[in-house]
Amino acid sequence: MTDIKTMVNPLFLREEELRRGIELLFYAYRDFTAEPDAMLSRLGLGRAHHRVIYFVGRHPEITVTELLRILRITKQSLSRVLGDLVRKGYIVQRQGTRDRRQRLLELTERGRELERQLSENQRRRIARAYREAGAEAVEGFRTVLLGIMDPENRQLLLSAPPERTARAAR
Amino acid sequence: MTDIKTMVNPLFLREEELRRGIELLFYAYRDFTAEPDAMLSRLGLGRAHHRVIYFVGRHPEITVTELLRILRITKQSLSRVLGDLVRKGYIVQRQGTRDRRQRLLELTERGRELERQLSENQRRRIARAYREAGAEAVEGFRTVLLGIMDPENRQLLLSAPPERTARAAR
DNA sequence: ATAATACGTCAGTTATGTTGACACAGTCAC
DNA sequence: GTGACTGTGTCAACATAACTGACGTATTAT
Repeated sequence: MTDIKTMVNPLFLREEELRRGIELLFYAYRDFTAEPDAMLSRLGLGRAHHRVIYFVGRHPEITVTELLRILRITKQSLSRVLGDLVRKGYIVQRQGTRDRRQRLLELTERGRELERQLSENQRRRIARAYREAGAEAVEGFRTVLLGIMDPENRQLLLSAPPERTARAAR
Repeated sequence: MTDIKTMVNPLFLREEELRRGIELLFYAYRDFTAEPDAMLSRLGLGRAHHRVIYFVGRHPEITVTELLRILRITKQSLSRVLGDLVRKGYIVQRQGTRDRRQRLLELTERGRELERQLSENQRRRIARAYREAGAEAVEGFRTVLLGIMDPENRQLLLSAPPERTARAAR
């Protein structure tokens, strides 16, 4: 019988490697969201508001349905958060012209300013990480994260320019 | 005056690049947690339970304080979740020998089985992404995620073997 | 002996999500 | 044009996972 202690076990190494990946994602995400969360709570807002502000800023004229598809929450959940943001003057809605049932969402100047402040820390983090890691590592980072996503969502991020991305999801 | 339309703006490209990073993290995390969440809800558990099960499995004999430091939640929040898991027989606590105030946490056989099931999908995702991306990309992925984390948390993941990691955090 | 730590618990609150039901306006297919 | 479907909003009730603040007990450290 082989001595189990001295045996190199590729399955174990593989498992350890995958677990490190799981943890890395957890810790990075935890630290990535901590600062914006703290800023938001001072304004009486939460992470959910940040997500809406972010994606409306990213996809101007996005519709409610498109936003729901990105966030993967119910319209009732979105409604509360979106209502807060409209009431506080961060977002405006106007009727769609192509389809008048749609409400096209856009940041106000005030909304853009908040978005800038909230994402600044996150952009700084990523910028620092990219700079320290180098271009090749950045490419690997992107490739692996895309690989972790559901396959059907990948194209949207790869090809389409950001303003059209959400729309193309239909 | 320079024609703004034909000018290549490195600041804009940089911003676009960073935003892609932010989104990639959001989408990957969203898809990464979706399946375990669905499994958990069938058992009357939530993502918070998964995190506890995961880290207790990862760091056997972890103490409550150490777990709190990883999760970054209050002990009152942890208490409810941990209580559920103990009551349902997924986790056992015993008194520490070195310090009898401590409660050392460990998965039961049942807990290990649940952990395995929950993380299976996540490990498969990461394994697939790693395989498709290649070793170099994996290295880049890890480097960038470490760079995104708060600097003071990096060592813990780099050097220490997993069972000691949490303990060393003190 | 006193202070600090590890853990637990009670009570109340907030943020963010869920289901289900219903309404209305506008678009599409026939 | 009528009927079906779609986009949006809203009401109500509920679940989960976090929070703050206060207090208690056992144990360890100074």
